[in-house]
Amino acid sequence: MSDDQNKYPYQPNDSFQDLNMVSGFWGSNPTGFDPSHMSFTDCLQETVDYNTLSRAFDISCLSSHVVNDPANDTCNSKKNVSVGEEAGGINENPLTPNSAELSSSSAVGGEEESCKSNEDLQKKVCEDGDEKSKNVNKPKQKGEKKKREPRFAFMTKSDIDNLEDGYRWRKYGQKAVKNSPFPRSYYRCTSQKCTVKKRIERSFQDPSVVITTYESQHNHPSPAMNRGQATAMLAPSLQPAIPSFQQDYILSQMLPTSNQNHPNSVFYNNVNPQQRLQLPEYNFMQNTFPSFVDKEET
DNA sequence: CGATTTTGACCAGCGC
DNA sequence: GCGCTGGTCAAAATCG
Repeated sequence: MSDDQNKYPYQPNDSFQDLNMVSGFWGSNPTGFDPSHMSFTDCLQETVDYNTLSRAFDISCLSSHVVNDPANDTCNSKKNVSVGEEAGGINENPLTPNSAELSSSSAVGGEEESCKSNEDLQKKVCEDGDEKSKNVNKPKQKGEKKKREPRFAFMTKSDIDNLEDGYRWRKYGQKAVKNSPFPRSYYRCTSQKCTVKKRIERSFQDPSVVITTYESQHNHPSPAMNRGQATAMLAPSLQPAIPSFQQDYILSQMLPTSNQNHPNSVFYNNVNPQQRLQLPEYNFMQNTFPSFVDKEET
């Protein structure tokens, strides 16, 4: 990899020609999928594979299990790297259950970035007083590197930068990106105590492609109840755990294919039929994607 | 008038 | 140490 490639993951040589949807991990994952050495086309083929996709959305954690995240230990020694380098593998277990416990630990890791010292903390009126006051009680050890929450990134062909995903976001920053004429926007979930962030940028190589990166997981239901109702009606326990764009995937199986007006239809309608066939069918009765669960249990 | 966006400043991490 | 870059803060502006 060249130096530029290390600094910026999306290179002119990467093929977007056939790209309709790409999803993938920044960081290693249990499936062994590692996009760091792959072209985007390869990523597409790999990530549309359902087992990877389902892990990305934490399908296996739809139950309310509370699991301590072993990555909290392994992550402390990780190198703080750019997105492209992260793909080489940092989190041993980047996808953890959606739970209050996770949320709490997430806040410690995520908010360290904004509360850089005790002095700052005393000066600053933090938005999430409860979460950040915890940081005061748990000052960062000397030499301790800040953790980075598990991330999930995907690309979508869309004219709209900020794709509707059912959650409410507040923009808190925008930065010019090296090697790209398009700025990167930073958003934070507006829900109190929710530490989820997302970044949105356009590919400089193909301006029609929007790159969205989610960090951490929501600890609350999507406020878009009108769109979540169909899912909640059939599988209430899914509501808090599944990103609404995945709900949209579920919804896409319920809705007639002729329904082109669904806000996030771009995610699915832009996937070519062959790739779409690789997507699994959701088992509403069991709240699971059977192929994934079966593979896990065997 | 509260919520949200804009935008320049600031800071941490990293490479040289 | 210095410069570069990504990420965040926070005051001001704008929106509904």
